[in-house]
This record gives sequence, C-alpha cells and structure tokens, in this order.
Amino acid sequence: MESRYDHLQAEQEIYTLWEDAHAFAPSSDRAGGDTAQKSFSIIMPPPNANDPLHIGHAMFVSIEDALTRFHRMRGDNTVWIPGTDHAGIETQFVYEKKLKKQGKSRFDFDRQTLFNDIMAYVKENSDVAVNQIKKLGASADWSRFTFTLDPDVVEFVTGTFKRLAADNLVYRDLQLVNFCVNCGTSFSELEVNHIDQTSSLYYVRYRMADNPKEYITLATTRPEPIWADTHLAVHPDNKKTMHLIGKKVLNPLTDAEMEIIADDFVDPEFGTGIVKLTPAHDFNDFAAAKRHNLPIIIAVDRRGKMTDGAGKYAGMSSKAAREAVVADLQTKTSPEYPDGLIEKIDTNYQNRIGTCYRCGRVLEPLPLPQFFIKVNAEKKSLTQAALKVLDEGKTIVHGAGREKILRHWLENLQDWNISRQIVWGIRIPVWYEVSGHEEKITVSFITAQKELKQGVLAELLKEHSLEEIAAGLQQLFADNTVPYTISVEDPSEDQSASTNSNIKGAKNTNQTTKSKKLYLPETDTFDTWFSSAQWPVVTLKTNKPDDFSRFYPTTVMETGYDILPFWVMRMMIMGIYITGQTPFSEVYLHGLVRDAKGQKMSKSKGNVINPLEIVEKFGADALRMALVIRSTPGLDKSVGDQDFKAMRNFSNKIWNASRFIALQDENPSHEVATNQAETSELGTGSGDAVFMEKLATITAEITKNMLDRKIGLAADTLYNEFWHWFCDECIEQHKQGSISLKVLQEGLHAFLHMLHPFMPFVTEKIWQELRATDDSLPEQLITSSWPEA
RNA sequence: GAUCGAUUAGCUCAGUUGGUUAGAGCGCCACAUUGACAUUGUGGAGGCCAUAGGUUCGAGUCCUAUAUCGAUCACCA
Repeated sequence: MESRYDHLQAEQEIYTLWEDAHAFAPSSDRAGGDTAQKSFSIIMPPPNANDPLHIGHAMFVSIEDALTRFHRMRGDNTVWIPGTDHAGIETQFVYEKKLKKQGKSRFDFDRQTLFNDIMAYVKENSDVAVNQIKKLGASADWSRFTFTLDPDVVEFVTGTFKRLAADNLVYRDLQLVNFCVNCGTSFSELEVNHIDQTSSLYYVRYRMADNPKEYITLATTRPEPIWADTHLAVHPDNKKTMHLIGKKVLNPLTDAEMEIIADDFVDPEFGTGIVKLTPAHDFNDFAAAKRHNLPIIIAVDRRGKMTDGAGKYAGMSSKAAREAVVADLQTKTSPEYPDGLIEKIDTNYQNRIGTCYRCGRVLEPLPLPQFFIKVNAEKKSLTQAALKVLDEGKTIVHGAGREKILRHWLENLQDWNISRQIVWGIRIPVWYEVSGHEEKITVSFITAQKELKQGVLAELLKEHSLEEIAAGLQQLFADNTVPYTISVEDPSEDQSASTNSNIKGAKNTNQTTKSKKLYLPETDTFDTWFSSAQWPVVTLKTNKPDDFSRFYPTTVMETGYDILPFWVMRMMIMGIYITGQTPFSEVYLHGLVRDAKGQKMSKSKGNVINPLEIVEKFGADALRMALVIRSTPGLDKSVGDQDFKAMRNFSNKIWNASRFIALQDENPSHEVATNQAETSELGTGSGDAVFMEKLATITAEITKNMLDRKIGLAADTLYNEFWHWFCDECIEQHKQGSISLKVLQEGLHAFLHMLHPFMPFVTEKIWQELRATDDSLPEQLITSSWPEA
C-alpha cells in the first residue's frame, strides 16, 4: 500500500468494480435471492434531466447512499431507484432562452415540432446528471433508471388522470389562476412567489349617478382595468357606508352606471371602506362576483395587454395603460373636483405581490378554464387521507418540526391547478368537440407555409381546413362550455387498434389524420408535479414485475425541505389515492447547503460550490462525509473547503491506519510483534477484552443511530471513535504491546464496514488491498455483512 | 398577524430516553517528529449552553414567558 491514498485513481476503479459485480441490484434480483427478507427501498428525487450537478444533489446522494449501503450490508433486500425529471417549465424556459439567442421564439413552432426539438435537446444532455451522480459513488440501481417522459410513465400518468376524472376528482372550470405573461403559462398557488414591494395606492373619485357633483372615494393599486369594472362593494354592517348599498355611481372612465353591493369580504377599516370589483383580475373580487353573479369582464389578456374593450387603451401594457388612465382621470375635472378624479396618490404603499418563481415578473390573475384536482372532496378527501396516514404514524417525518408544516399545508390546500400552457410535458389527454363550438375555440397554428395564424376557429376555418389547423396546432383555448372527451387519441378516429399502443413519449400527440376531424386536442400539459407526485408508484410499477409488491410502500423518501409542499405532500396525496397506502414510511428532509459562513449560496455572491471540483480535489468520500457529518434533518448545513480538507485528511487517516495494520501482518519480525499480547488468544488479554467491549458498544451505538436516522451523529461518532480512540489510543497501545494484532484487525474490519456507507471508495479500496493477502475475506465490502454488536 | 425553527468555544455546528469534569472541525498557542499517517503526534488556551422564571435529587436537554435571527403562510382594494 502506498503511503498516501490516491482518490483520483481509486474512485474510478472501485465504481467499475461494483458495477461489474452488479452490487447495486437488490438481493432478490440475484440468483437465489431470498424474496422473503425485509426490504429497504428509496426512490431518488429525480434531478432535472439536463441540469448539471449542484451541491444539493451531492447532499441527497450522500444521505441516501449512506442509508442504502447501510441497509444493504444489514442484509435487507435493498434498492435505490434513480431517474431524471423532464422538469416542464424549467426546461422549456432554458430552451426558450436558447431559441432567443438564435433569434427565434416558441411562437415559431407548432407544438409537436417544439416538443420534439426540446426532447432532442434534453436527450443530448441527460447523461450529464447521471454520470455526475455516479462520480459521487451512488450505489443506485441503474438498471431501473426511469425518465419522467418514458412511454410507460406517460401511460401511467395519463391513466391516473382518467381515473381521477372517473371518480369526479378532476374537473375543468373557469377559475382565476396566476398567469405569467412572460412564461405564457398559469401556475398553482404553491408556485407563486409573494414578495414585498412598494407601490402606489391611487385614491379615485366615483361620482354619484343621481348627482355627479357628489362623489365617494376609494383606493386601488390597479387603476388600469377600471373601464371594465361594473360594481363597487362595501361591508353590509359598516355604518359609515351602509347607506351606499344599492346606490349607483358613474364609472370614472366610461361614465357607465355601477351599482354598489354589499359583501362581508370588504374590510371596513381599510382605506375608505369601499372597494371596486374587478372580478377578472383579483381573487377576492372573482369570488365575490361568483357569489353575486356579476359579469366577469377580461381587461388584460394573456400577453399582458389591455383587451379590445379598453377602447383607446387597447393593446397597451398594464404599465402604460396605468399611466394613461391616471393621466386621463386627473384631467377629468369639474368645479367640484378641480384636480380631477384622482384625489391623491400614496406612492409609498407597502404591499405583497405574486411573482413568477421562474422569471420573477409580476403574475397576472386571469380567468382561464383549467383542469383542477379536487383535493378535499367530501367523500374522497385526498388531503384528509394524507393527514390520516400522519396521524396513524404510517408516515413519520424526520426534520425539525416540519411535520407540522406539512399538516398545515394539508389542512389548507386548495384545489390543484394541473394545467400548464407549455409544450414540454405530458399532454393532458383531452379532446374538444369542434362542431357547433367553432366560435368558442381560439387557436394558434403554423400553416403549411410556416406562417403563424391565430384567432377564433370559426374565422380561421374560412381559409384553412381543420386538418391544416390540427397539423400545425400551437395552442388552443376552448371556452368552459365546450364539451370534451378524455382520451389520449383522437376520439373521432377508429379505435380498433389496441388502446394504448400509440402512446410513445415524444409522439403521443397531434397525430395528423385522414378522416374528417370532429375534435381538436387540448394543448396544455400537466404540471410537472402531477407526474412527480406519482413517482414512487410509477417507478415501481414500470420496472421489474415484482417491484411494486416488494418495495411499496418505500422505506424512506429523502429530499430537501424546500420541496415539502410541492413534492412530498403531493406524493402522499397521489400515492394514497392510487394505491390506498402511503408511498413511504419515513420522510427524511435535509436542509439547504450553505457556505462556510452560513450564507446561502448564489451565483451573484460567487460562493457556489461545484461538487465535481471537490470530488476532483479532495475525493468523493471527503465531500460526502463533510456534507453528512453532524448534519441534522430539517436544518441547514454549512460547509467550506476547510471541511472538505478535514475529511480528506480523515480518509487518509483511515488509509494509513489500515496500512499500518496490514504491515504488521506482513511483517511479523517487526519489533512490536514481539510483545506479550501477541501470543494470547483473540480477545482474552485484558487490553483485548476492554477493546472488544468498547468496540461492541460503538457498533451498537452506530447501528442504533443509523436505524434512528441520526446519520449525522453516526458519522460524527465514527470520526471520533476511529481517529481518537482506535488510532490514537488502540494502535499506540498495540505498539506498547497491550493490545494484540488480532483484535486490532477485528476492530479495523468493523470500522471499515461502518465507515463504508459514508466513505465508500476509500473503505472498499482498503478492503481490496486487505483481501489481496487474505482471501478468506468477503469479496467486496459493499455486499458484506454489517458487524454484529 | 399566524405558524414553525434556531440561539452552545473566535467561526461553522454536534450533543441520542434529563445523569459525572459540555464535544468536533476550522482557527489560535507551545512542543515533538526519520518506521502507519506532516493530509501527523502530544499538550494547551477558549463556553454563566440567548435572558428570566418553573418542574426535578439533578436541566444544554422538559415547561412558560421575553428578546434576537431565520423560514413559511395569510394578508385589505
């Protein structure tokens, strides 16, 4: 053995050794595997398919691999299933940036072409993440690798949608949703980023209809859609304003009459106690409008421009329209209000506003017909079922009080908008009936001459055939009233062929047809989380035939606490819905990885750690150990070069202690071999007995910590006991002659086993070295047995 | 406003069901070192465990309140 451990050389060699031995496969897959044994399973959180590795990936690999290796050594039928995620909006966003550099945009393509292009792009990059995860030493079973757009995954996910629809747990409705005019899609409530900002609060005068010389004043942050407002509201019990109920005022812009209604959502204390209702663009107003059956007039379109009804403001952006509207109101004067209809502007008004988590722009609440999952149906409440699983302890959460946060989410969850107006994803398997509804469907499509056309279908059909439109279809919006059929294939076509034979990932949509079309397809795709939510079920149902019965519910779901509501909660909801059982017995939530000073990592701060550089410089073992040691579920972990260096030194310490012991064995003439203890039987000398007893205590402690998922503590204990007890005390005592070589070897073997889950490369490399002179040892450390306490 | 965390050495953090003199890494000081390891060894300095109460034979650990920091949710035009 060399005097220094060379991680660069060893890591490559050792990983290949494991792969060649199929060491990552569950024992039930191997010949003679006992399927009756206890199983242990982890589903890897699938990284974005074309995302390069970041430190968060290294964190989950370190923890999940430690657990996987521990249970594998314990003799459990162990599997860790890897995969990658198509990451709908993220990936499309990245791809669109790329298009922009080429002077193009998503509007230059029909949806099928764009989908195929993105697929090719992702395929090109998708091996990157996988190979990087391998460099970290992940003992995941790559033969079970799954991609979220694999044909069988798509089939499964669309199947779940059909089942939800059959159970009346999915519906299409016109609802106000958060829409990003830049990204061109709506989001669910979870994806909205609320940020504090300073904005202007405009106090606008509304003239009384019966006497325009009198007016009332109310405050608004959004004057630009005033032209579309038809009603004001006051609180029914507010003494100051109750006399206004039923009265009429004039719209400041259009002079149309507006009625003042009563609704108790109005806060009498805020502003003047009077609020204007803009049902199409405010969540409270939308709800009020539904209660009072008010018209919903859309003032802002999906591009963020004023709609045609805005007259002179039509086509203006919100910001430009706001300035124009305010200017116009200020010039609308009379003797009673010489400064116009704006009483004052508070430019230092603090409020919170919803922004796009992806691009950061202000989201526009828009009424759109979308598909929703009913999460709290009376008879089949998905959220209640998840809460029950928590109550019964069938899923336990490790992570600093985060179970309470999960419960809070489950108790307050709203129906889940799963429609996304993007191409990159699984198309919602729905077709809209065209005949008789041409006026209620708007489409955009690319003509055979590569021209973009958009408009109401009825108009477009005058110049284009439905076949042409279908072939070049880019996006379709159907009114809430248009009937639809849930089906992957065009329901108007002959379906004599076996139903699902054509669902093949990339080409699952928009088949061009020969026969007369009666339907056009939905162009929206599922929220990525809708498929992710089914991940533990999907990965086990689409791989080996017995996987589901063997490994479901999975043992541990390990992921970052930041995606607790997005992913963990939804996996519980969907997993329980599909299978009737929780998808995982335990949730282990790791924290954010921060820099050495405890600062959040960000590109702008320049403190981002690239895990591959650390692997190169200090070794994967050092990186893993630094991330795991003394880490606590649910709390953030800070690391820096000093930590990686310390753990690199530790791996070298392990190497050298092993080397010393190996040298004693090879070299019995060495002076220390002449000591007395050497001649005694294993563990019978007094020093030996103390040693063995302490070793047993440590082993029991580590084992318990691992089972209790206190892996940060287990790693810390191992570090201290190995270095400061085994090396500093025991090896020195051996040199003094009070501990025999035999027990020292025994101790080394135990430590190598226990260190292996954390530092797999150096321990396996040493094992192979030891085995070179002692072939009675098990062939590989990775598949050998965890020491008995 | 509500909820959930955190507060321990100069810095970053562990501390298992309450149980002797509270630990690690990094940093600091002194010394050592040709035979496992300088990616080292030995020794050392450094802590009212945020504050105030309480429970207990005993509290860093359990309870209550306060303060500070952080996260999340709700926010009203």
